[in-house]
Amino acid sequence: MRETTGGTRQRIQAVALELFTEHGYEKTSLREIAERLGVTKAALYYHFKSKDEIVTSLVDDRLRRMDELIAWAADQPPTLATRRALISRYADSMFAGDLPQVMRFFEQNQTVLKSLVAGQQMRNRMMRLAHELCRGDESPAAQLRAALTLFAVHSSWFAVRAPGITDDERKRIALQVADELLAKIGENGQG
Amino acid sequence: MRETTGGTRQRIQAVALELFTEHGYEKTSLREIAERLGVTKAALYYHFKSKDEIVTSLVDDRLRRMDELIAWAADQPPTLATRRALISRYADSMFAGDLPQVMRFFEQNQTVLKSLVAGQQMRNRMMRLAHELCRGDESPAAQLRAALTLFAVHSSWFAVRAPGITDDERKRIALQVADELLAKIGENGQG
DNA sequence: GTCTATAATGTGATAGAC
DNA sequence: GTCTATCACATTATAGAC
Repeated sequence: MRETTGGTRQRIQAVALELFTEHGYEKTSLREIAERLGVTKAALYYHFKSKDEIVTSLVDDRLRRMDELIAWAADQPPTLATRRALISRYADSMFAGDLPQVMRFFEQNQTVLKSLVAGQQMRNRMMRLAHELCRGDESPAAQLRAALTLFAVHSSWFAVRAPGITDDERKRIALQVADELLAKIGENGQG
Repeated sequence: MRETTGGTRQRIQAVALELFTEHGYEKTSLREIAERLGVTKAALYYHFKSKDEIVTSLVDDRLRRMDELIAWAADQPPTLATRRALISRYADSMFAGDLPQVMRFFEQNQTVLKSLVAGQQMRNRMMRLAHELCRGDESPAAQLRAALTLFAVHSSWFAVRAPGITDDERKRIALQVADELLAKIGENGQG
């Protein structure tokens, strides 16, 4: 619709994401990306005006979804049911398409991504999401539990080593553990 | 004892760790480290024979402590009491000296550190530690809970935003949440 | 133990032909 | 839409003076 390219832009994104995730953003050079695609660096610069614009293009769609999610949550009452629905929706969007890999890339390159606008935006959205997850209980323990809930969804991809496990099972387990953590938010007594 | 230097080696380590953590390993140049110390790059090469040897020197002491911890755990019975003692000891060593910063550096630069021996070793120790934390219950949920337990200790440093909170309080909260997660390991019925 | 100087290489990015 | 050629610069690392 908007490009006459035969998917070259998408192929660049796919290869870049793979290399960024595998070797890190800084360590992956444009030459490496171009070589793997069988094109030249100049070809890359036709589609993206800089290296970090590739990251931006990768993250943009994810950012939109997170914004929708945060806006939705802000409109709900701060109850356990809302928190559970929020993490469930988040998991749904995490386990779709290549977004898990985008999140893995983001999580394992946080320091470097601090200097990129796209990285700062992702960071900001994660913090706001965590904030929504413990709305009504700003105690330190609640904040920690909220953060762990998000991490549970992310890490179910690599922390769980089981032969033949399906994506749906990973998601189910992540949500099970997340629900237990969320249930403790709002119980203001500690200990 | 082994160096006649007036702590230059230590000063290099301190500045390198700070910059690696702040900007990332790849993005931090030796020139930058040398400049901040008021010496030249060549001076760095007198103390460390390469850039990644600085990382090695930073991680070595941490690796030793983790090895001790893993060996200790392997000698204990696989009970809840052992798991709790293990995470408590881990937290103690985490909250001492500049080790928290080393762990933060490690966690936020994982992808890049994969290509460094020191990084692979740290990764290996973390996995073994997680394994010890769920020994006797290798179910996916248990694996996830064990990983989250470690992350609870690490993330209590940045996930909890509270004015004037002390290190001891952070540790206490991390262990409280960790204990709850560990208590669910070994209950083989899954809700 | 720290310096100057420099080698050798790789990087992101641009200009302009086709 | 992709190419060749090249720029300007930063990088790790080394050699050798002091």
